[in-house]
Amino acid sequence: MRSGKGPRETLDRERVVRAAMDLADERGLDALTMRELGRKLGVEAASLYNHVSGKDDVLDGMVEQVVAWIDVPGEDVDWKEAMRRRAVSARAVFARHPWAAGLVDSRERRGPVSLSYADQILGTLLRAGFSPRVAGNAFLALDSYIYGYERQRASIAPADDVDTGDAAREVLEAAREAYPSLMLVAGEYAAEPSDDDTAFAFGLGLILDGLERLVDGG
Amino acid sequence: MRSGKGPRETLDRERVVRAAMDLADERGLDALTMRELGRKLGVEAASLYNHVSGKDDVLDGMVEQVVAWIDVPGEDVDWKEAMRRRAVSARAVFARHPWAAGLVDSRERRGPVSLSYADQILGTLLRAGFSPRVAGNAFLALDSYIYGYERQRASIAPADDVDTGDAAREVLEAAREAYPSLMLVAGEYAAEPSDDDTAFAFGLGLILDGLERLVDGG
DNA sequence: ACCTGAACACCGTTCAAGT
DNA sequence: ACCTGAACACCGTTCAAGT
Repeated sequence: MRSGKGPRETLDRERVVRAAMDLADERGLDALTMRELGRKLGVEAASLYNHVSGKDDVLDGMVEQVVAWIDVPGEDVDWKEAMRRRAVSARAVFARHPWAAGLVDSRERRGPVSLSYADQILGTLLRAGFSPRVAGNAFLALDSYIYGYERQRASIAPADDVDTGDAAREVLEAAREAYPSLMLVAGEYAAEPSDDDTAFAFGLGLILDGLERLVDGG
Repeated sequence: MRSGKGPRETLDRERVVRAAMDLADERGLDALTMRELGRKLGVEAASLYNHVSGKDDVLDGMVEQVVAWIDVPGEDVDWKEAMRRRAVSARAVFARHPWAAGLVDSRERRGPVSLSYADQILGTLLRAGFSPRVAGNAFLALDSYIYGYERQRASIAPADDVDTGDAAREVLEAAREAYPSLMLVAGEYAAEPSDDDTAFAFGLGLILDGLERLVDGG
C-alpha cells in the first residue's frame, strides 16, 4: 500500500480521515478497519490513536467532509431552486461515494460543518416566509426523502445477479403469479431502465410543490 | 437468562429470531451478537448454527417479521387512505422497535413477506389509476420518506443529554450567534415539544397530496 | 512526539467430539 | 439430531517499551 509517492508526509487527523474515505471508496465501508487503515498509511493500527481518538472520530470526520461537499446556493437563489440544487448536489455526492448516505444518516451530525449546513438551509426557508415550525418540518421532510431515496432504490430494482438458467426462469414464472403487480412494475423498469435522476426528481418535486403551495397560500 | 418458564422448548429458527428481536428491544442492535443470543437461549453460540445459517439469516428473519407487522389495508380502502394508514402503521412499528427502521432499510428485502408487501402496495396504486412507472416512483418516494423520517428526527431535535452548567450556557450563547436560524427553529421545538406524529404527517401529506393531483389530473 | 509489539476483551464461524 | 469445546481469523483499543 502507500502507493509510493515520495517521502512520507507526517501523519495528522486530516490525512487519516482522507485515507479512510479512500479506503471506503475502494473496498466499501466494511473494509474500513483501524488495522486496514493503518496498513494503508504504512503504520500500525495502534499508531492511529496518536492522531485520532478512535474509530468514531474517523467516522465523524468523514461525515463532516461529506456534508462539506454538498453545495448550498446562497441568498441570491430562490428558495425552491436552492432546495432543489442542494438535493441534487447531495445525490451526486452519494453517487460518487456509495458509503456516504448510509454513514451520514446513521450518525448524529453535531460537527461545525453540519450545524452550519443546517443553519443555511433553515435560514433560506425562514427568509422565504416559512414559520420556524414549518421550516423545521420542511427540512426534516426534504432530508428524510433525500437520504431515504439512496437506500431504497435497490429494493425495487430487479436483482442484477439473476441467473438466466431454466431454474431461474421457473422461479420467475412462479413469482409472476404470486406477485403480479410487483412483476408488472419491475418489468416496466426492466424494459426502459430507470433513470435515477428522474425517479429522484419525481418525489422531490412532490415535496417542493407542496411546500410552495404552503408558502404562497399563507 | 432464559427467565425460567418451565422445561426448555426445543429450539428452532422462529424461536431464535424471536429471541434476537427481544434482545434488540432490550439492549439495542449492537448487543445482538451470536454469543449473547446463545446465552439468552441457554445454549452456546455454536449451537445456533443448527437452526440458522448465520447471523445474516437471523437479521433477514427479523426484517421479514417487521414487514409482517405493518398493516396494509385491503382493496375496500381508498388508495390515499391506504397509503396513509400503512405509513402510520410502519411508524408505530418503528416506534415500538427502535432498531427496526435502520435494519429493514439497510438490507435487501427479498423474502416472501417483503415481496408480497410490495405487491399489495403496488396493486393498490395501479388500481387507483397510476401507470406502472408512476406507481413505482410513488412507492419509492413514500418509502424513502417513511424510512428516512425515523432516522432524521434525532439530528434536528436538541440533544437530550445537555448539561445546564455555566460552560454549557456559554457554548449555547456562542451557538446562537454562529447558527441563528438553527437556534431559532430549535427554540421553537423546545418551547412546544415537537409532536412526532404531526411532523411525520406533514411530509407524508405533501407527498400524498402531490400524488393525488397526478392521478386526478391524468 | 510518535511508533511498535503485545496484549485484552471481544466478534462470526467451523468442526471434531460427545450424547 | 442437537449440543459443546476449542480453535481460527478477525475486531477496537490500551499501554509499556522503544526511538
